[in-house]
Amino acid sequence: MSVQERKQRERAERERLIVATARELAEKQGWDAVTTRRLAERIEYSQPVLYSHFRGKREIIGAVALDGATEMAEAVRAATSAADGPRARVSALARAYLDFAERNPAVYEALFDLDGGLAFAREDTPAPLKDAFAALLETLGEVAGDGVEPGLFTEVFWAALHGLATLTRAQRLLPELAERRVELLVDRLAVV
Amino acid sequence: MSVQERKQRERAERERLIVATARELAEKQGWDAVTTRRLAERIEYSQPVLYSHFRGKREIIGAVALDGATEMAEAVRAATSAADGPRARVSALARAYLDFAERNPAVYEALFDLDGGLAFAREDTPAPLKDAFAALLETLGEVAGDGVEPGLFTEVFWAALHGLATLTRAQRLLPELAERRVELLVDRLAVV
DNA sequence: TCGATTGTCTAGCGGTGCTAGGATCGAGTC
DNA sequence: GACTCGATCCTAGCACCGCTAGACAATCGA
Repeated sequence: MSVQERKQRERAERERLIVATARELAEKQGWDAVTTRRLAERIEYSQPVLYSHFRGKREIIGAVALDGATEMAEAVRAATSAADGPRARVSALARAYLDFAERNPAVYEALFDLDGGLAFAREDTPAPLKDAFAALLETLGEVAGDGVEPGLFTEVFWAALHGLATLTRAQRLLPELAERRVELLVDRLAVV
Repeated sequence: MSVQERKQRERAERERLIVATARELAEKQGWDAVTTRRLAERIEYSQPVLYSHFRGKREIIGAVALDGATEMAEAVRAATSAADGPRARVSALARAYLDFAERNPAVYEALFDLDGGLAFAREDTPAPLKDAFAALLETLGEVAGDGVEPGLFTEVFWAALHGLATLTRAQRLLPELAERRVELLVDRLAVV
C-alpha cells in the first residue's frame, strides 16, 4: 500500500502546485493570462493533466478562491483580536478586509467577481466561505445595535466593504479619500 | 453634401444598432454570448464592420455602459424628485439604484464589472459617468451630516449600494433580508 | 513473463477576438 | 454616358482559447 500512498501524496502535491501557480500567475499578470496552456507549461505537465484534477478552468479559479477565503478569515481574526474595544475591532476589521483585497486583487477577484462555480448563502456553501463570513460576524455582531439582527448587520457592513474594495480596485474612487471613507463608514454604521 | 450627410446618418444609425443589439443580447443570454460573430450576424453585416465603428469588443461594452449610465442617472433623478423630504429622497434613491441594477444586470455589469476601457474619477471621465455620480450627489449631499464633505459621503453611500447590488446579483446575500438591508443602510448612513 | 490498468502525451475540435487583402459599388469628372 | 478612383464591405485566415479523443508508455497484479 505504500506505493499507492506515495502516489496519492504526489498527486495532492501536484494539485496544490496547480492552484498555487494559477494564483501566482493571476496576481502577476491578471486572470486573462491564466490559460490552461500557460498553466500546464508552468507546472511542467501537459494540458490534459489539469483536467484530471479539476473539471475545468472554473474549478481552478474556485480552488484559488477557497484558499483566499481561508486566508482572509485569518487576516480578519488576527486584526480584530489585536484590538481593544468594539470600536477599535470594527475599525481593524474594515482595514484588514480592504487591505487583503488590495494586496491580493486576483484572489479577491476569484472570490467575488469571477465565476468559480461556488455556492453562497446556501446549505451547500463550502466551509471556508462560511467561516470567512463567520469571522466578520464575530466582530460585527457586537456592534449591530439594538433590535438589529447580527446577520443582517453583517451583510450590510460586508456589502459596504465589498463596494469600497471593488470600486477602489477599479479606480472609481478618489484615492486621497480612502482613509476617511473607512472612518466615516465605521462611525456611521457601527453602534458602539 | 446631402449624400455625405445621408451616409453619415446611416452610419450613426448602424452604430446605435450595434450597441442596442449588444445590450439586448447581453441581457438575454449574458455577456459571454456576445461574440463579434454573433453580433455581426444579428445586425446583418460582416464581422469587420464592427471594427469600423469600435476599436474592439471592449469599446462596444463601454458604449453600452455609457448608455446605461445615462439611464441610471435619469432613473435616480426621477425617483428622488418624486419624493418629499431628505429621508424619503435618500430611500427612493437607494431603491431606484438597486432596482436599476436588478432590472439591467448586463448593463450594470458593463458599467462596473467588465472592462469597457472607461476612465473614472479623473479629468477625462466621460460626461455620462460624471453626470450619474452628480445625480447621486444631488440627493446624498444634503444628508452627509455636519463636517462631512458631500463628495466623500456620496462615495461611501454609493460603495455600499454597489456592494449590495453586486453581492445580491451573485446570490451571496439572503434574499429575504433585501428590504431590511436597504432600510438599515439608509437609517444609519444618512443624517436627516 | 504477460496481460490489464493507470497515467500521460500528442493532436485536434470548435470556438474566440481581430485583421489583411481583394471584390464591389457608387460618386465625381471628363 | 463612360470611366476613374476612393470608400465600403466581405471572404478568408491568423493566433489563441477551453477542452477532449485516442495513441502510447509505464507500472501493477497474477
